[in-house]
Amino acid sequence: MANVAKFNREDVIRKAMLLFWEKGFNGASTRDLQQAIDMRPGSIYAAFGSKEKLYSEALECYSKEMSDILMRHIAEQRSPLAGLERFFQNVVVDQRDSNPSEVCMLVKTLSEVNEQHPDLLQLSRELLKRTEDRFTDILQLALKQGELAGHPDPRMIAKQLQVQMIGLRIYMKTSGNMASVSELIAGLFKSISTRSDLN
Amino acid sequence: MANVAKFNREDVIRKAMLLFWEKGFNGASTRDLQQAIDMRPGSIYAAFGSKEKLYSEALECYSKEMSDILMRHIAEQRSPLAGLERFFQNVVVDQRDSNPSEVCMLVKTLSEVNEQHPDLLQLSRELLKRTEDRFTDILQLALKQGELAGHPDPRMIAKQLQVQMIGLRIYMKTSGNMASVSELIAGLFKSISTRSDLN
DNA sequence: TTATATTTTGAGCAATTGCTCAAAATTAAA
DNA sequence: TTTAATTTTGAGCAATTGCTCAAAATATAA
Repeated sequence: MANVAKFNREDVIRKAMLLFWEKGFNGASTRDLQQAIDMRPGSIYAAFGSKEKLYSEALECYSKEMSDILMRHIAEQRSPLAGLERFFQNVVVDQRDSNPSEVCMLVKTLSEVNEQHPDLLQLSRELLKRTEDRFTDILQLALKQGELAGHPDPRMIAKQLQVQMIGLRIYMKTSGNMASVSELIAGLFKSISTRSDLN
Repeated sequence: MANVAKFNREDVIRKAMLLFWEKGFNGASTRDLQQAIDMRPGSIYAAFGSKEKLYSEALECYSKEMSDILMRHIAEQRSPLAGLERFFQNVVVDQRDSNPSEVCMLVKTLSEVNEQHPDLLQLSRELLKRTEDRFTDILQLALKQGELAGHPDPRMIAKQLQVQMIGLRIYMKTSGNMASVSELIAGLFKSISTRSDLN
């Protein structure tokens, strides 16, 4: 008898995620939401409790999708570092028009939300931390394969990549200059790689 | 006749800036604003026209203050690059608690605002571009003084610094780890400098 | 002073906000 | 079927939003 709900929960959360990503937490009204996910207020609040809780689920959905994209690139590319670089190019440059916003949704949340919604702050922090940890794992792999130049510390390079990913996406929105940004990404990976044939 | 206004315009704009920086465009209500600048709605709208226009003036105020801080550090330090590094450390790490938000106000605007407020989007883009140009000028100076390692292109390094400044401030808010972020900044400047005694 | 121009005030409007809840519709169990 | 449990609906509430405007207060000019 459990879960006789008519609506597809995952589907609804994803649609909510796309709206929140585009308009932000304050910018997306509950009416916008109702239209986007095609549900009436009563059902929404019965299923999710509050706008904030639905936003939380949307954040996790976003984070999982980004993680899947990262892992797909790692699997498809010939090496961990090449996979990371393709991931950067893909997210920052290629997807720029097809996404609801050029800015990372976790960053948007962190930037918009204050102490009135501590759960959202904490969650976006945690999800960003998870991304950094994933970067670290991949760089550890790259280290083992001798891909990292200099005296490499995977945990420190992961931090650098995190800073770059955040900065590059916003810079992309600022400048709109795809060529420059591609060049910045290429330069970044050249600087941490032993290989000289990158790009 | 002209300008018999009682209130101090600059003072009011600065107070509005601090509020908007903290709460964002949507997050700061007109009542919050009235309280923060101690003016009644009629006066506010007579003097500034709309919430959006006041926000514009607040953005310019923010940008000017940041620019002043940058130039002060350049003047106080022994070299352009040392001044830039002190500016980064100061803004990203030292000021982290005293500011209304850890995130750059221009970035917050760019991240929150959409096409419903095209003027704000364009203005924050322009002000960010101005910062990049200022970085370029300083790096040009550093180049002349032989401070830049490798085959330096000031315009490209300025873009890198812009990306880093944006990313680092948000990363600071994410991690709260001042030591790591300081290390990241030190590493960044070490990588573009010819000197080995940085920090 | 008196008259005129300017500025400030704040009650309050129309629209929008997040959300509730009784009633209707639908489903599952007997 | 009938009955009971569950889900969906949408009118609408109380609070808040950005903003207006006539009236009051204040400043300047004559």
